[in-house]
Amino acid sequence: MSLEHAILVSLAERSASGYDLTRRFDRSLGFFWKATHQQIYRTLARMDGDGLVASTVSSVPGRPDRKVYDLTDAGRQELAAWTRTPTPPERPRSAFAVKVRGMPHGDRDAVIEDIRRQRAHHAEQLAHYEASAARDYPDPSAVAADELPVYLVLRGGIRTERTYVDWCDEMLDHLAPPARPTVPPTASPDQEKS
Amino acid sequence: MSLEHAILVSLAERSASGYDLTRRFDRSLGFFWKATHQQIYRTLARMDGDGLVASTVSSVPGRPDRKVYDLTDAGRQELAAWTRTPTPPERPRSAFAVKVRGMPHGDRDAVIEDIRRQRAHHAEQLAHYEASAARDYPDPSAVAADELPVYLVLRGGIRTERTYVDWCDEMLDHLAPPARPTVPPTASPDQEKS
DNA sequence: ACGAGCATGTAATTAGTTACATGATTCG
DNA sequence: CGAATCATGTAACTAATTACATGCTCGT
Repeated sequence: MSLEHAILVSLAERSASGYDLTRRFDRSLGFFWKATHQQIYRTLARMDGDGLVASTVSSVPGRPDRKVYDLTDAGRQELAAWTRTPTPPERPRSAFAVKVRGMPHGDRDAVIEDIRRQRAHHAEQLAHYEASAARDYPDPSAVAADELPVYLVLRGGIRTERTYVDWCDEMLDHLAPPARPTVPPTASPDQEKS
Repeated sequence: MSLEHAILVSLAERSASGYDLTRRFDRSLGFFWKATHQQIYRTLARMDGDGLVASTVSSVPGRPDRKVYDLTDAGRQELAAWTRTPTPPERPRSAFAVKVRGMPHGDRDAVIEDIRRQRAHHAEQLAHYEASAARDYPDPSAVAADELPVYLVLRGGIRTERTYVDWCDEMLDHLAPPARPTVPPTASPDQEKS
């Protein structure tokens, strides 16, 4: 039930409507926890019922009404209590790794193509994170104490994406070594062990 | 519905009972896709109904009966077709990153403690992967072609775990520098192997 | 005789995804 | 006027988790 805690963290940083949260889960927070708007509205409604959050309707004339949520004291307590519980080990779910392993039983070229696509995706994500870091933290040795957690999580994102890109490159080196497209030396599609 | 495909990959490598699969999902395959036995039995039953797998009961006297599953032709086709579809971008689910970000609104020391725990967990996992690699692939430049995918996925695991450990160290450097005597962060993954 | 491990399942609950649905405002 | 974005939801379905349940065998 961790979406609940992700919402608590986000609301603790700043109050928001369901719509605001949806956009946050598409950006910074969403790099580490994805959620769709349906999930968010439903969970928010339950949390309201449980007294963890409270909403006030903000009616700005000439705009649709917004239900703006805030943490209640119970919500703040729940969040603090959660930080005191050990994080359970994450259960990996990498369809990509499974697919690479399934390569011998499927379409080799298609999987290589998929690795290229995956590499491109993570390279893009990495570039995005690094741009954020350069913009928001030009001097990493002088990050303000209250911004440290956000900075450190961003650092985690950078490290993770870089690792992914490097891994893809390693795989491509093994599976599709830089071949000269014009003149292949020998027409042997099979790899040989040395 | 990717557990289905993980099962197809595993059965393509070697036929197995539900129990066998459960153990595989606790070991090698499970490093990239976790599943409990309930999930596996249920999914296996559905796949049987869909004609992707077929079972034969193996009765060894003096042992409980086993339902041993194999891929059918339809299963092999489905697996091959799956390798031809692009892997959708993975949606991150890192409760740990969310908790780090929630640090300012919770118990700082408890979160630092959690980072240490997380570091220990991933260091252990890393050591395990590196031992496997050293045992099974003593000469990485001479990995047999048919073992390449398994090797490359293991490499991904090693890279991922090392990154995690390094990230934890970076966080601890920022959050609790005096508490740690100088421990080599990355440098030598000393392998105390037999 | 008893506990550990083998082997297979059902049931109930919770979480997540996909599809459907509505209405208002702003910009071109 | 039509498309895009803001803003909020319901309903149906699929997947995942947790708890419960059974019976066999092997070693001590």
